[in-house]
Amino acid sequence: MQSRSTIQAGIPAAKPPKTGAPQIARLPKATFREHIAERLRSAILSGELLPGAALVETALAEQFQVSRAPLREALRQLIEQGLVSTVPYTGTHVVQLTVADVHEIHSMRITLERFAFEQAWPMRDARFRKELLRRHAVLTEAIDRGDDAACIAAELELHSLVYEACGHGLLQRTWASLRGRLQLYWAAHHRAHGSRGPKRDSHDSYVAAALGDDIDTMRAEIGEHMQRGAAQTEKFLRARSPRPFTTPRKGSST
Amino acid sequence: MQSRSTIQAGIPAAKPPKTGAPQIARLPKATFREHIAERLRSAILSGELLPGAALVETALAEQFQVSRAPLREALRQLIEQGLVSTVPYTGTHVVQLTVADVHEIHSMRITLERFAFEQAWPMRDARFRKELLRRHAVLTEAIDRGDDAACIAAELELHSLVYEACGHGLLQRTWASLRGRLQLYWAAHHRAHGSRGPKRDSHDSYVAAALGDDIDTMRAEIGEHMQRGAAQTEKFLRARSPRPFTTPRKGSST
DNA sequence: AGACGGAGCATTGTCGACAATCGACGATGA
DNA sequence: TCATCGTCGATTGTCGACAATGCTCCGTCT
Repeated sequence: MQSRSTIQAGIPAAKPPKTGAPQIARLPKATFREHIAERLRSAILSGELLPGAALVETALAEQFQVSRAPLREALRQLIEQGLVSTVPYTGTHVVQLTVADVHEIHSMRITLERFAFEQAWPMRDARFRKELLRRHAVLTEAIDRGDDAACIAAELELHSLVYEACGHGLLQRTWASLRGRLQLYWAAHHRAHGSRGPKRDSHDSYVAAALGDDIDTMRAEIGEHMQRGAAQTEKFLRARSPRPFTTPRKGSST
Repeated sequence: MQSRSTIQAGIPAAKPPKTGAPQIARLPKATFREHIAERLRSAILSGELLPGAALVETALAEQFQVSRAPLREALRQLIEQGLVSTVPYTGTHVVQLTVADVHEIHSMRITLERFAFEQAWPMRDARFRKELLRRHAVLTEAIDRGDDAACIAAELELHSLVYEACGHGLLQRTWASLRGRLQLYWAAHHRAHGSRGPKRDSHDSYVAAALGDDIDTMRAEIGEHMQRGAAQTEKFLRARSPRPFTTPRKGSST
């Protein structure tokens, strides 16, 4: 390829300043597109790229040391996932969730997680219970440490377990998409509001119900659990303009 | 642009042989990518491109009279929507749903449609009722006519109404994705099995419940309605190999 | 005969350049 | 002063060519 070796060597150091790198230095993916999509995605979800931030193809291409072709495909991927929005010939930005979006995310979450528990209910084995407790411990530890970013990640991990356990690929895909938007919102909320702070024991009843025998209790717990989260979201959003963060956007094509 | 006028003139006649053209000759979208994605999508869903069919970029590019760049972006869009799968440096194919996929689609459908009705329940106005009856009439008419393709389209339209009515954008997006796969399966099923035939009165109780006052009846009806469909799917699939249609696929990215 | 290896081909991945479009800014006129 | 229009810069859309990879098929060796 034209200058492949140079490029490949350049990638790992492309954005060194503030990448919360995944511990192991994974080899670059087979294609630039995959690699870039992953990097961009994590940059957006971590808040390195703020909601509303402009994503200029030429700038990003230079940053990643690739041409615009694979970069555009990576962007298309993120657009389809709902993390980025673009309007032809004009510009590409990180999405800004509206209040309505956040409400939709919440209600959808309740529905999906109940469904996930129904599917997973008979499949909860020793491994499931152990892993649930482990992730809960990780979350608790992050809360004690006061590490908000870790809290968000840990809470998402905890809730993700059911989806992994239920063995429902389509549901897992759907959750992955929802999870992305949720993470986007939590990060923004945290930035604007300070500690989004789940209380230290806010997941105790959730875990207890998940380990219990009554699925109706679990269903109820999911509703209440989300409601607790939604309540403080609500309070926070009411105090602000209809558009939650930074500047408004005009129109978006998917 | 290089040869734009030639290209634009070429598009409308690009694939004349068997396109079930949308009645009105819409102007080409602003970008080739959009236009191509739409065309490809409808070609896949209509069965013009069969599950497992190879999608060769150069061939498609020539067919659409465009370069590979916009074509690849359109493909990326379809890949992200789960209609197409690709493996780097090797090939791109229309997805082939497995039995497990079909089961997942069914269970997800029940969950989503119940949720949609819960959201839409208080919002069912005169317009909703009228439109519901209209779409039901369209379906019934298609059944009487024995037009199987129209049946599939009409049934999807009928079920889509709740999603449109509930005003839940995220849910509607999710349904759109699910609907695509469902349509893919129905078309394949119909091709392989002959008439997938919904009985003429199979939606009577569905419509009645949707117009009624008791949402629990509706919830039950959704379960039963889908079960009726799933039962005949099951019977059909049991008689075949674990892989439902044509040839198996190796591995899929995304 | 069967297994192994290499060459060729088909296909996708990437690049750099050019064209089309949009939005903002400033000039011009009333 | 204000409204209108044209120009210009910034950004995305598209193109054609070339590189890299994976698969297949054929020849060769055992």
